[in-house]
Amino acid sequence: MSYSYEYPHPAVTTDIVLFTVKSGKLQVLLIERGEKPFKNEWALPGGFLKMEEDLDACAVRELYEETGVKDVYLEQLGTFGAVGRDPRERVISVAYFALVPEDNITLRAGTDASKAEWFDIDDLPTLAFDHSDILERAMQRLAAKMDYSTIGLQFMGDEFTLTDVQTIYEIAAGKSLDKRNFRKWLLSLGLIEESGNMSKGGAFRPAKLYQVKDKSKVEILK
Amino acid sequence: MSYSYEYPHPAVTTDIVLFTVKSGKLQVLLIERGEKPFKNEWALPGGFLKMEEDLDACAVRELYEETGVKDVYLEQLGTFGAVGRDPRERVISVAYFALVPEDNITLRAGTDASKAEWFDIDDLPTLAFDHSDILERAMQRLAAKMDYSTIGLQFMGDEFTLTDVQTIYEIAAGKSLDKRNFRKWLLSLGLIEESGNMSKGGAFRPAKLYQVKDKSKVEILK
DNA sequence: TCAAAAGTGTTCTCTTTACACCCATGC
DNA sequence: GCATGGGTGTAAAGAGAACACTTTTGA
Repeated sequence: MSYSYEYPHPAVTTDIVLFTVKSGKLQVLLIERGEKPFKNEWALPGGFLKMEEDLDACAVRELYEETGVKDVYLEQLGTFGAVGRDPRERVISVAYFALVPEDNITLRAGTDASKAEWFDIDDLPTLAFDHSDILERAMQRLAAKMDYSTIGLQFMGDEFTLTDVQTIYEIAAGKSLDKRNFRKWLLSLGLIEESGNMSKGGAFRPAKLYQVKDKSKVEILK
Repeated sequence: MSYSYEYPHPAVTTDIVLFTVKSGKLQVLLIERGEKPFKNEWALPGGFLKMEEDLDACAVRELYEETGVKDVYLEQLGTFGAVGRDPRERVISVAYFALVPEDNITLRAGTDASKAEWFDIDDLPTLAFDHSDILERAMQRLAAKMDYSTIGLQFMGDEFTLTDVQTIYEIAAGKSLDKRNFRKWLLSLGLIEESGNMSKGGAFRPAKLYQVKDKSKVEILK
């Protein structure tokens, strides 16, 4: 079967830059490509848009198909369409920016991807296509948003300690933050509440666990 | 001539939301469509991506072809691709956000557009496609940036008074601003300098004219 | 001399930053 | 009892907001 048009058409894909924080490091999810071009090289998860699906839906689907990850915070990052960015044909890629909590993720390789793995952002392989450019822009966006919003709560699971959140913000800021000031700020926004439970496990005082009050209102400006 | 693909491909367009400020009002440039669909209705300038041009170049070209406007500040706004947003076929539109000074613009209708006109943003006609959505997003972006950046200088011509700039910011903020505080802020950024000339024409004290120091560094955060 | 916009500093308020000690737990 | 992270308030500094009068020009 083939599809004909009076004028030439580019292909449209979505690519997703998915971040998480694991063991105190900011990480990004990459897949090893199972098909040409760039077979066996690392790339961002993503793929071709279907004619009957919206852009956001395509990003959600591709992420799930290639990595098994779902239920993530997702926002459009920007569209990349330089001539020659894909050797096969003209491809316009709508890039997305996504965050997930560390826990509760089951990685699995999907149909087009032979492997899906987390990489520390300080230790990345060479990427296929122009995916390094996309990733760089995503890191800029993340750093900017972590500086003036509560988007960092997207890295939290159902319950978390205030220190968990502070750690994320310290990673993003690249410096340590004052504990009292940070708590004062975060609590003053009224976005989170005590869950009633306490953390346990360490040889030290247990911490109060918190939860997000309204999951639809997690991102707020300072 | 026809172009065939193994899988279906959407069309890709760019659309441009071009703002200016005329006679104390924020205005947007619209074209009256000369072709179906939505013939004789108002729409954002824009059109189909060529296979050999980059996305930004397409936006620049379409804006020039349809309106005669060139040399504008341009940034990507976002990509709109809802199924059914164009009745002809699946169309993905990469929307741009642009600002020009009031003077120094020669409007002219272009090939695909029967007319190009400025509209006050408080008095807009119904728009074709999903262009109302795109315009709304552009207005949000403009308002946000006017609140924390010097992007408003993009509305200025070669020479301008401090009051000119303040007026733009007051329009965007929807309220009057303190003259002394505004000047203190704007001058403290070091982006502009006195041109040495004075305004004239009114029955009142002439104002110093200013100019941008470095045109490549007009946008800066507060 | 009057009308109209240009130009110019200081005070107050609020926000942000800096800073140190006691508490609860497991080993 | 000691090592480890949890939890708490106040004071100083800096940023942002409020505020009124004199100057220059054309008519």
